[in-house]
Amino acid sequence: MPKQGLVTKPGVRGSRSGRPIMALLDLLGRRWTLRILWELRDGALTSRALRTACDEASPTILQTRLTELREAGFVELTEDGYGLTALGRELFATFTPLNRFAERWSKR
Amino acid sequence: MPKQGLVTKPGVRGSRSGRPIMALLDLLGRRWTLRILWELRDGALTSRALRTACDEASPTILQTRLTELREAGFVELTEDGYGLTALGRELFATFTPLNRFAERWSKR
DNA sequence: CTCTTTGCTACATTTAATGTAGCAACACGC
DNA sequence: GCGTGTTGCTACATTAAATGTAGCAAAGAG
Repeated sequence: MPKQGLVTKPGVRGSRSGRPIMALLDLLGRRWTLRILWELRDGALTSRALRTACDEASPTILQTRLTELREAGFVELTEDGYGLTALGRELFATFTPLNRFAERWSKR
Repeated sequence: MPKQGLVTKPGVRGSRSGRPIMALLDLLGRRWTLRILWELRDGALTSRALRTACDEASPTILQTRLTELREAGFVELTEDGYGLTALGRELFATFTPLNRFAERWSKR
């Protein structure tokens, strides 16, 4: 039984109230999703290179997340490997300040 | 066996390379974490109210996440219920643009 | 044809989340 | 005092997700 809202897009659980932020938070809140977007920030990576960057995460889950991110339009598979789309880079830019915040947070 | 890095703070898996962003992404990447921060944006909620806001997520996992967020210093329990700390509001502010992005994303 | 790398999948094991129930502590009236 | 309700939180069995290891088919290089 699906929780966390009803299905609004293929593979993306979203809010019943039509709040896209819920669908986005759900997608980003899945394990490795944020990390993948983060690791692709400087350019495309092959699936193997991405796996190495993600601390040897299991290929099963990476493949699952990559498929979700591709369906969401954030990631695409090019001849250089997996890379962020224009939309994906836009998304990444919205939480770029997170890096600076993390530095300050770690010093608390 | 813990993956996704070594333990740097209690309950927060982080990067071995001392990159706090990894610890933060790991924490934020756990189910319901982003959602909880989002639901607390307008003020404190009691545990029950938060549960309702989070679409009746199980109290077990909410409690787990709240404990993690409290240890991380983002959430505190006041007499009004659970609320964001100053640090938590700061964190929230860093991904506020996400809301506008989500709106545009849903119209793609 | 061999060797390597790519994207991707199978599958058994382990871990995390869910759903339901309920407890102890505290406040309200009465 | 006694009930009634709410709060924060926990137990525990069931279900879903992630992990770890292995390996396949396709494409390219030599």
